[in-house]
Amino acid sequence: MKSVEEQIALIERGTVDLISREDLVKKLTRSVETGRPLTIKAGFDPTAPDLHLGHTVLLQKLRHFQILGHEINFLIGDFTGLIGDPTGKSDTRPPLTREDIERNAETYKEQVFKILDPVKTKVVFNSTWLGELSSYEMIRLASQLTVARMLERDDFKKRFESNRPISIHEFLYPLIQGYDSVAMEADVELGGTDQLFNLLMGRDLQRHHGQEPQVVLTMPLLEGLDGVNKMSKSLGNYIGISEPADDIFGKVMSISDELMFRYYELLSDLSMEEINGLRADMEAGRIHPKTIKVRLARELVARFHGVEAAEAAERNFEQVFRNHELPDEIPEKEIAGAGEEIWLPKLLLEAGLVKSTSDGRRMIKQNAVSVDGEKIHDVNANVPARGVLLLRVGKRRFCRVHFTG
RNA sequence: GGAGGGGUUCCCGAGCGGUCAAAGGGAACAGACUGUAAAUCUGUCGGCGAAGCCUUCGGAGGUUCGAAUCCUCCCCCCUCCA
Repeated sequence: MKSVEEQIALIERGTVDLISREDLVKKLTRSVETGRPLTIKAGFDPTAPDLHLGHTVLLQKLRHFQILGHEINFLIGDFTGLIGDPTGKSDTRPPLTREDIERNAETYKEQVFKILDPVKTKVVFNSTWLGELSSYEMIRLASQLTVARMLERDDFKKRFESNRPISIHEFLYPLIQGYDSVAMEADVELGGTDQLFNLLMGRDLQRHHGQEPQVVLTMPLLEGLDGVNKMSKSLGNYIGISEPADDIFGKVMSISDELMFRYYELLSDLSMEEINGLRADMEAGRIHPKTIKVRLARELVARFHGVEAAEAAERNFEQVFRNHELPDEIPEKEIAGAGEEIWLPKLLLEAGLVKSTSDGRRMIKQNAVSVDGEKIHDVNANVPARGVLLLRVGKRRFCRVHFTG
């Protein structure tokens, strides 16, 4: 087991809040002395089965704890999912059905184990203990906190002040999340910065129950591809971990140089020393930024699709974008009705490269279309409808059409 | 329950009888420049084999030579009062 100092260094990497460092030192010291790993808790609402890199920031931190030999408890909030977490939502979120939750939980696990070691990860469901809580115990639990304390939370306060509804059950959410920590006897709980309030609740309740309060650790919300907004599905600036290898590679390559180091810090398995080394080399002109970005893209693709896929994606990328060559794999399309000639915009439409003939005309006007490697500039162009044609629109849309019949 | 303000093309948002396929911004796409960087610049951004035609401005009717714009009914959002 590593020394306390070494462990702290890895744990602190990329974090926003660490409450408190002293508590963590105390717990780690004891752990090193007794050889007993810490119980690490991270809770997930089973609402978002499609994970993107933003979600993996937290998973990456869990992985750090795993590497250090601590016990990861991946808590699936099947019970709390029935309530609906109001965090970050201006309106009350509709509760999920039991079936939704079970299906989502399964999808969650599949994706999460691309990062975490399944053997060393304990998956727990909070319905295990919450389902058995009597209403008497529930109310007693609720007596340990005040409304004023609840209203400290920003989104509650805002809604209260603007006279928007807050259901009573929403107050129970942080309470229940805190109780999870009691039930699990968590030493450390991780969450996004938006979870800070709920995480601190765990400390309060643990004290009430005579336990040593958990260390609270929050991770930042990862910036999306635009480098400005949080990565989120609704903004469309995300990299989904289930996306094809080529797409992940391409998207990583499209981020700015500055953002690239942010991604390194929060997502890469490289140590901070290595990352800072790369940055220094780049600033001194010893290494090209692109090389560093390719390294990152390769690492991330390999994580979700394996090393081979990563190499293939890199090859593809270099071919298409640097050398302006064709990718290894080009979608094929059979088009019935071979004849004399076919109007190019129509052909592009049938090949699925444009969304209408108008769109096709536009692309031609913008010098984006080539047939068998030759640029076409005339929107009225006809091409022979025989044999095989290689169509290209823009830099990245390809199709090889075969005429049949 | 009472009073008022809205719903416009992917999003935000102007337009309030013809000059409107509808300003402006964002996103997106293409081109230039590149490292597919980012940034920047330029252009495109409903459909149709097209200098013309067709379908759009919450829904359904109506007024008018002509409606996103005016009227009627309906649906949905929001604000204030109770």
